[in-house]
Amino acid sequence: MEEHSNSSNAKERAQSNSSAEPRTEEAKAHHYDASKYQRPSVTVDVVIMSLRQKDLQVLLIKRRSWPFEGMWAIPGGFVNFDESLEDAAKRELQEETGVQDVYLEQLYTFGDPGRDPRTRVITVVYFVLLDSERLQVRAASDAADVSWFSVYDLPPLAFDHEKVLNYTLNRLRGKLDYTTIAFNLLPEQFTLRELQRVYEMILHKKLDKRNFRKKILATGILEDTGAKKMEGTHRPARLYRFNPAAEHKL
Amino acid sequence: MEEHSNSSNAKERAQSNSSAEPRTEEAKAHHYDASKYQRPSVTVDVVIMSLRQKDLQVLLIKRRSWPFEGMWAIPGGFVNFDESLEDAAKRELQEETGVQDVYLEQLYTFGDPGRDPRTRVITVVYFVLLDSERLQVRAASDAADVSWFSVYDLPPLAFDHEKVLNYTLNRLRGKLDYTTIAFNLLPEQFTLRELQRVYEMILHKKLDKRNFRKKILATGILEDTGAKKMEGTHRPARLYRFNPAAEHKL
DNA sequence: TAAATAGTGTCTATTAGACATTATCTA
DNA sequence: TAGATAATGTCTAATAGACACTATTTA
Repeated sequence: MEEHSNSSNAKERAQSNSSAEPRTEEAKAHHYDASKYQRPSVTVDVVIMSLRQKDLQVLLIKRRSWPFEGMWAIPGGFVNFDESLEDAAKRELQEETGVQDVYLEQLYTFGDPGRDPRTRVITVVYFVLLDSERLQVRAASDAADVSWFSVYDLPPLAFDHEKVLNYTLNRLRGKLDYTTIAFNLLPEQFTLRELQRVYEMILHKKLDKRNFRKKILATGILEDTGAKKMEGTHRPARLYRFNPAAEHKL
Repeated sequence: MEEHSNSSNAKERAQSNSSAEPRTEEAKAHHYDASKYQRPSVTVDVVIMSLRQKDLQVLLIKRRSWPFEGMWAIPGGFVNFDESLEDAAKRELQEETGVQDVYLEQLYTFGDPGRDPRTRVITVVYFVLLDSERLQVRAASDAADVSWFSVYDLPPLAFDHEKVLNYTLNRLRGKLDYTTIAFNLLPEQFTLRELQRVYEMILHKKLDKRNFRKKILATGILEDTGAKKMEGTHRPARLYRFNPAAEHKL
């Protein structure tokens, strides 16, 4: 389980921050010599997940330089000296997507020496769940080297970001039935079918419609908005809203 | 949620490692001025828990200097430049207790600026579960400023180590019924009553004897050693052993 | 034989899962 | 009225929890 700084922003700073790391294997020897005088760098990576095209997707960045040049990576960057870890994660998120006020959770800290060939890096990984509506607003800003991928159909990833994504998925799955974490992937109002799709995408398996609705409605965490969602040539679906007052019931 | 380095070992290095932090509030101003040239310190703290005197206890260290002088704290220290986080945690454990090969799990990383008045510190917290037998071996080595406390009867703690301990307890509770984490607090062979006590201490409530035994035995994770534990003037109890092959059944 | 803890079973309520039909809307 | 998705209930199996007595050992 490894990874490291990789947004364009982070890469720039990697150059200036550590007295210019040479991009050769000699870098390693250099650092070992100086190890007693050096401190590890601390970075924050942010796994940004959302629902796009009825798919659970993650935002990745294409690396433009060594190491892992040309491969896709989880966005991240250095933590400023006087900035909290969570603030650093929010800053990354803002830089990559422009959104704020989202669900943000610390996932795990990866710190094995040697996982980044440039220097010793300790990375605190956070993950973010974005609802699909906010995302549409920013869809246009996607650059060529930033792209969304289905979590179930990933390109080759830099560092061991594949493990980080698996770890994220497992965390999500584990929390699915005793928290309201899934609601963070939906806009304020949603249909039961949409909620079911979120569960199905995270668990990566089909759920029984009747049992799902029965169980969710029994908890009382949803309240009927009275509104209906009409789309296509069929019966419209009720729109529900999450009722935070009943969060404890899940 | 905060904390920081506090073993005697860590404290010594705190002096030499950060160009001698003055023990006054001026320290803060100094660091802010220099913030763009500085990196956070990275420390590892280790919550060491064990069963002692039929109680769930945690190992704490009395601080000998500012900040929080005289208060009790979770042991910890700096991460060496070429040492993994887990190795740093194991080293701390070894220094404090002399034991090795124990259950070790990363808990959470605390990194808010200002939680340590000396400098910016990012602390990765691990927790360790020790079985009671190993502990007895080392009981004699306890120094005056190292002591065990019941997790349900703690002294005033330095930093916000109280929150860290609560966090640890919650993690333990959460994992209790879908992992075999509790077994790490017991020696290789144990009676069902002893196992029940572990669950009761972690959950901090009484469990029904029949239901508990029924449930545990139904999983098949225990195997009867054939041996019995006789103590006191009453019927001896069967000794069981954890069967790792059946771990998935829990 | 008294004291102390080990060891055991039943009944009930709740929950999880399998499963198929009717309702309502638009084109 | 055809096509499409929404909405709904029953039965069964498994699980969780309440609850009290007998078994075995030593002093």
